[in-house]
Amino acid sequence: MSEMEIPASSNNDDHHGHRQIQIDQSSDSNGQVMKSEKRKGDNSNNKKARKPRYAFQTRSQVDILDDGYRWRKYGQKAVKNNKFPRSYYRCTHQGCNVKKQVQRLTKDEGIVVTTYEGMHSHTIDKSTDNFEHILSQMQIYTTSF
DNA sequence: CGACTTTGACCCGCGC
DNA sequence: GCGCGGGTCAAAGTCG
Repeated sequence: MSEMEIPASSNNDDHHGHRQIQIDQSSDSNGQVMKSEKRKGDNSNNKKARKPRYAFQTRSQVDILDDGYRWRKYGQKAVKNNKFPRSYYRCTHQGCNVKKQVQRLTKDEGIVVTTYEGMHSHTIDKSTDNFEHILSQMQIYTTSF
């Protein structure tokens, strides 16, 4: 059951995460160098690169749902419709550019919406049993984009 | 020491 | 053409 997250599609569908190393270091025009990577993506030819997005609605008091992968928070912004801020997480793995964002419903603080972006192509180095346990108590809504 | 978190600042796209 | 919002990154700080 742990593989239910993979819709049998190209596991390497990291199109969105496909960061092309564009040496745009000059970038002095702008204060921020934005690193040497520039998100050029947008390959018109690659329209089949649909980034799968799965929305998980979980009923929990803590937004830190450990699904077995390691996540690194890279931002926190507040949404207009929600007085609660949304947290952006990213999978810290070599070659794994999976993104995840957690948002709480203003209406129901007890509801946490976790949206997964991308797919993991590596295995979990954590207790999967725990993950199954969490799945048992969470409602899952898969929305393929 | 390593890994992760937090906050601020920055960039891009789109709307008007 | 300019402004706003959303989204992302960077550095410093914290914790085990």
